[in-house]
Amino acid sequence: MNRFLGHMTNRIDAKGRVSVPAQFRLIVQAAGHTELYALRSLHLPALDVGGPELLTRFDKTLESADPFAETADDMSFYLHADGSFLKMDADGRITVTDFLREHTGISTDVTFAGANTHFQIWQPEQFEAHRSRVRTRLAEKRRQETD
Amino acid sequence: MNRFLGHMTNRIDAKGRVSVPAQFRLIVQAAGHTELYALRSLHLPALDVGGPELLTRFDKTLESADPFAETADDMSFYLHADGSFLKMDADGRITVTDFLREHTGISTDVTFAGANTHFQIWQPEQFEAHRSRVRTRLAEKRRQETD
DNA sequence: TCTAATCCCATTGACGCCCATAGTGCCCCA
DNA sequence: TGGGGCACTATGGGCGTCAATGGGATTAGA
Repeated sequence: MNRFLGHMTNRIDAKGRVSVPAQFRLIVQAAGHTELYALRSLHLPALDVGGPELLTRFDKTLESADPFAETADDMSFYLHADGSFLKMDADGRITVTDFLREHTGISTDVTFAGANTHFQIWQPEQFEAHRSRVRTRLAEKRRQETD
Repeated sequence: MNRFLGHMTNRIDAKGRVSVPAQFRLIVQAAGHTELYALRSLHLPALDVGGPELLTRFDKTLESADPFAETADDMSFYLHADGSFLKMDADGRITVTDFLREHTGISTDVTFAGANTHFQIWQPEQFEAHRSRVRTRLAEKRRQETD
């Protein structure tokens, strides 16, 4: 199964490293990568992460999708300046840099959340909060529709 | 027979495993799958479960939705981050993870309930309670209509 | 030279894979 | 028609493998 799915929380060790869940790691490695590309989400305190090909994919998505994007330069700046590569070591761990911590609020634990074609990195409580907000919104919407 | 029908309760063993009812298992295996896709129901303390094609089906409806709507993001998050694959072992058992327990309240026994195109996983007492609530509601409705 | 990143190895606990057994229903044959 | 045996399900458990984590040693960079 080659989709990023489900979520799990791992601990950051004394050296600031955290294991990428094997499930997710395998998908990236199967594509022949040992690096991850991480991008700060625009709307959420989370990072969108995937293999390096994610960069080009996001490039395309933004071009075609966002009617308010001002220029190609802006998009390129966003993708490159607000993104970062994360090297995985031999054991499949990444070091949690300030780049990650600042945007997410991560301190001691990291939640990895699947998003089909890529995955996200969250501070566990933030993830939980977002999860329940999403559930509430969807339940509400459903209730309106069935009325 | 390719519909999920009826309900039955199985015990969780010391290693946290539970047999998926053969009836249900056969349907999934006939479609060539050894994995299940589970999703936490929005309005019930139960999980909706089916073969991986269940996710594919949901994904398709997502694709056709408006990509700018917040609902699309919410749905994607709900389907992928709040969903999970459950691996069946050679004997057709799944391990009951915290992912299942938290949402359903399952501890020692699991009730599997058919729902036509998929099935549900319940904590037995919750299932029973829900069942009688549904019966009451239906009876009530019928009474109103015949008045 | 000192700090930080990288490589390598150890531990432990969980999970997958395998086989065993008891209970039950079904079929077939006497 | 009734009994024996076959087939299969649910359940229990042994054991090896692997993932997550911790930490020492070595290298690179400031």
